[in-house]
Amino acid sequence: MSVLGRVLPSKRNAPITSRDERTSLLMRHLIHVDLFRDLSKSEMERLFGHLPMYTFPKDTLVYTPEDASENLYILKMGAVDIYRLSEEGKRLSIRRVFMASVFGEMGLLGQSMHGCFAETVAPSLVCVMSRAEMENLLRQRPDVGLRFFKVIGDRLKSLEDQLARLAFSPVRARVAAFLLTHLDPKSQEVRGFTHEEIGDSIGALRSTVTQTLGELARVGVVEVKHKRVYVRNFQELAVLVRE
Amino acid sequence: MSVLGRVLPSKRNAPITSRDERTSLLMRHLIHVDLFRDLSKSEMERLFGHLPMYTFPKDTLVYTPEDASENLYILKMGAVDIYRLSEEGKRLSIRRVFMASVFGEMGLLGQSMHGCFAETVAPSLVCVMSRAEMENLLRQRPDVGLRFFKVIGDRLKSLEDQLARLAFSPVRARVAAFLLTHLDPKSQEVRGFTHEEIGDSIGALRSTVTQTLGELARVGVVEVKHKRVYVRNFQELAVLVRE
DNA sequence: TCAAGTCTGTAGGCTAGGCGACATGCTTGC
DNA sequence: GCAAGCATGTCGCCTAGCCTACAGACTTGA
Repeated sequence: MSVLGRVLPSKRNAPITSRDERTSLLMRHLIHVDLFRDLSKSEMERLFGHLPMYTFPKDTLVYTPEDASENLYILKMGAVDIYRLSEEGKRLSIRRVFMASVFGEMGLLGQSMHGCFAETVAPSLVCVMSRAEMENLLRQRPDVGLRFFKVIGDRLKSLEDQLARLAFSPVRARVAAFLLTHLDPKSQEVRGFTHEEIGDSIGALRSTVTQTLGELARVGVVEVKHKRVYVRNFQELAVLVRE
Repeated sequence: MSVLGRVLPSKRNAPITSRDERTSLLMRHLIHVDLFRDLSKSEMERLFGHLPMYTFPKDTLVYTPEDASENLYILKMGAVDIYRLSEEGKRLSIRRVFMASVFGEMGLLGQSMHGCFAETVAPSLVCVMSRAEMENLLRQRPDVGLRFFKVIGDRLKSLEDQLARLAFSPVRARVAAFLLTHLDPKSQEVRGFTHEEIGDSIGALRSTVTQTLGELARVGVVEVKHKRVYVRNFQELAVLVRE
């Protein structure tokens, strides 16, 4: 837990624990964590009431590969990017975690963080559960375990999809897939990602992403704004994915 | 379960169930399945004694993506390749499962087979457990669940490794990594893979793999024989992986 | 032991996309 | 409202590795 809140070079100062903030209001967030759906409100109170909670500013490391922590992190608010760095420092984003979801499950599975960094991409509120506590919960409540299997199953599926696309599909298809999976159904747009971040997450160069988005825009499939992509032709995009 | 034992085009005939073969000898295989380490012999007898068991010849499909089966397959003997096919029919091997291991866990996790084929690469003996049975076991024995988490954790780690290498590393490094992870420590060799299979599993063309192995051989790092690669310089190979 | 089938070696053309470089456009904090 | 700092657009070069194609080597079954 030593690196909790480690600050990135040239970033603002570290977060602070806020144990007193643990009000029913914050508790309410847990209700939306699918993993704990089977638990009653009072059970949650009992299980999570005492857990340490941390607030992190944007662009702060929550854990690093060196971090041997075996924790489960429950993201109550904000967003976190899980990524690896190559030898030469290139980034590969494995996934982005949003509120009411968990991360760091690898620690729980006895895998350490196996090369992954977790970094906030927005101010975040994180609850930390130790491996021992989680194991305990899983022993008492196997139904929570079954939900957990579902969560990890999703990760597996998503990873296999990414792997297959990286192996088979050209950048254009990978960009299309990225847009579809990160599309906000209400606003019909993809927000919060720079071209560089898209590139990091599909294994492509920033300039190539810009180029590709430009092409898609020229064909009328999308409209590109600053840090924002509006999807105009859902159908065609779905076709491009299969390329 | 309808496709169990579906035969590949131009392959030998389908496998047959052999319910009577369920002797203590075959039961003995289960002891080596790490997943069930916590179960006593008598518990295994009770839990698995009645499970259907199938023998498959080489090159036979155990399941396909269309197969909606939600089973856990316990590989008692033989070897199975788990792979996907791209739109154009190119193969990507996700992993190879050997005896005393399980596959098809995605079905259990409620993911269907999400695009994966499972095909024997050697005559195999497979035991099938339904999702309901496995769920039941997990509810009764949370410790088995914890072992299962470990198994799935390994899958996650391996997939992330593969993803990162595919994104960052050139073919040479991926070949090196493949050799190291499939190296038989005793014989110092990698057996049972054609160059094509290696290519399918690292996302490269067969001829490129041959070419690369040739280079490695020229430098004295490996020695290439028919369907067999002897590793001569373990050290150097480990260095090449990090490229 | 031979023949068919599979696996391996090798070579040339070709292109997606990496890489670097620079210019312009947002946007945010002071 | 300005300036610094990101984010985006665009260009040209260049190489890894795809693709095709063919020839030689090994292995296996009849």
